[in-house]
Amino acid sequence: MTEKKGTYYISTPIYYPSSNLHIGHTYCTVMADAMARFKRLSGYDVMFLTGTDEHGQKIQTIAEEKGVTPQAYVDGVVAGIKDLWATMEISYDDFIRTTEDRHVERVQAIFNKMYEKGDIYKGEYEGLYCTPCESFWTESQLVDGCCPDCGRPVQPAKEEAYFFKLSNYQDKLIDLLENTNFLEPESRRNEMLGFIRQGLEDLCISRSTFDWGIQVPIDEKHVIYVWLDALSNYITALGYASEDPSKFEHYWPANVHLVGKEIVRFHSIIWPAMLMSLDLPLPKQVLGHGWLLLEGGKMSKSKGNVVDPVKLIERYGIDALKYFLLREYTFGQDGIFTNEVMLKRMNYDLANDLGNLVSRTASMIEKYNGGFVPEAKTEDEIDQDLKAVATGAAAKVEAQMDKFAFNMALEEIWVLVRRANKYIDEKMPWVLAKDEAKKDELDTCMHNLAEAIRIISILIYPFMHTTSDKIRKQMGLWYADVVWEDAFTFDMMQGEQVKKGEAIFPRLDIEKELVALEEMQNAGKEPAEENIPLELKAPIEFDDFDKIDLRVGLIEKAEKHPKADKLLIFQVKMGTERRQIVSGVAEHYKPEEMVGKKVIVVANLKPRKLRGEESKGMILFADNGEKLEIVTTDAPDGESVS
RNA sequence: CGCGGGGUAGAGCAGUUGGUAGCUCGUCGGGCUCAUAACCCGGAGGUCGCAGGUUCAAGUCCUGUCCCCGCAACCA
Repeated sequence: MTEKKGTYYISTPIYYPSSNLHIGHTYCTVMADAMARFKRLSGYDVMFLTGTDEHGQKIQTIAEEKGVTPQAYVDGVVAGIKDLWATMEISYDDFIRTTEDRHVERVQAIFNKMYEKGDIYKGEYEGLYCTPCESFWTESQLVDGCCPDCGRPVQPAKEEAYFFKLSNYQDKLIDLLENTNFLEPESRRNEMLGFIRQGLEDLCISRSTFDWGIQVPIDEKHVIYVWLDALSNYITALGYASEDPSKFEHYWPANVHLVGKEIVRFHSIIWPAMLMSLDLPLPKQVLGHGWLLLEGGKMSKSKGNVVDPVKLIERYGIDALKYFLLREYTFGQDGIFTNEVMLKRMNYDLANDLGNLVSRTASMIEKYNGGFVPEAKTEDEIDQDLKAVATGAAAKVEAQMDKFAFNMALEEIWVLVRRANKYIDEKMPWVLAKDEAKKDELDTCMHNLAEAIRIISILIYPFMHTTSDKIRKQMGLWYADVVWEDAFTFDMMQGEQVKKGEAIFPRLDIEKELVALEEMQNAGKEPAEENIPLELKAPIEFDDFDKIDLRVGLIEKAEKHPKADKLLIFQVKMGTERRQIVSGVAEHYKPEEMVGKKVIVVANLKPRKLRGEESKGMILFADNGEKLEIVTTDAPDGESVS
């Protein structure tokens, strides 16, 4: 290894172990791992942190449903997560769990410091409360104005809580985002600036309605609410506020917090404000990456359409999956995940281009030179060009990695892979081999190909280290460590014994694989044809049901709500009566599609104004969690439904 | 309605400070046989959402407009 270039501290978010992780979490972790490996290889003293955020009401509720303690529940899920990272050979240096003593006591110390500074005060949290669920909800979380968990109405309520004076730091935060590249990409920065300028409220940092959390050190009735607890992991893992802060002093401030776009706000507003309160240096950068979407929308656990990374790894190997994730998507932007795109990447880039290059080179060196890498003896323009591309690639990869452009970094490497393939066609070694007089040229050709592949094996190491090892083994390079600087130099090989082995990436039959993946993914979704009880809301009495008056209504007119994107305004005829009903279905239906439909209306629902328009009643829709489907009937309008 | 992002070849995307519109896949044609039916070369295909404006010059800057998509205080 070369001389140390200093420290490099990179983190992933700590994941919430409410269930197993999916390909999206894998994506984020794979990026962090590639960067950590790249920085280590180029001489940095790297600290790569990941972990799990294990507190909160949701975990407590799930554990209660399963009849286990929250700790037992998270222990199980976290073991699975660690297994996944082990399978993927994620090279994290530390894994922090927020339930570990080291984290708990340091978070309490952090709370105390902020309290002593005068940045924490006791106040009242006002929100919308669902009594049966014992939960507070924000306006935006509500579904049809009711509790998103149980569907029952919520009431405004207050509870005693501790607050962090986030508002004190508003100006400093604006300055930070406006005048530095603390947050990237820029689009997220603009979004956050807009958000801050709307005015920051103080942040509620404690709860007393559940107890699965870190106790507030000065008040045993309260537990610390998510963000103060979770964000602190980046420093508690280093031993901040402990008896041994040496790691903290060594690695802090972090170079990069890699986060998903949905938690950019917390990392670019709350986290720096917390650090300002603690008088600590800020991380150099927060990078918000995009999401992997599925055709038709977001991946969601409730929808059952999550892509399970374990299955893909079992079938295609970790390197193929990592390559696909890093090569296909642009950092910071959303991307669409499909099996077909993945399989094509694996086949075209890995099997056809890289795998085949190694394969054809190895077999030629075996055939034409007894399996030994010869020395170069001649040089023409074609050789020079290959050399230039090969020795110039590392610098280009570095430049792209500086921008977290993993896809472009890999593209740069593949420029070399393609150049090498082209080199073979230009040189036509099978022709040279037939002419004794061309032996020197043939040797040069074999040597240069071996060199190009050696350099490729170094360049891909941060992204696909097992493939790098496989290639180096076939090329007779097992004796040498992978050293980044060696990618800048040509003519390092001579006499290595090449031995063609198994195909590094066997070619896939895409049609067959598509079918197989489809079956696999469906199998996960519908476990056979068993009779599995649905998850239902709490049972109700017949009398409760009888209070609801359902009627058939004919939609006579439909239009968009002038002041709301998601709402449609309907004029509905029910027998003798006509009335206006507003529904939040504009994302799913166009007004003209709705006219003439006979629907079922909750007719005795108390009238309510939605964005200024009165709504008398509610139209029933079927809801799969993602899309609403109209429920229609042929019965005459006005008739009651029971 | 508020804030933010985007509309570029059949599909998916790149396009830095304005200067001949690029990449991958697909498609059509050709070459090669070392190799994993892989590899290499060439062609076709775009009035850069629409309408104005600034400029010698606009995908790029300005104005207006249409359409998609995010965010709106716990989804990687």
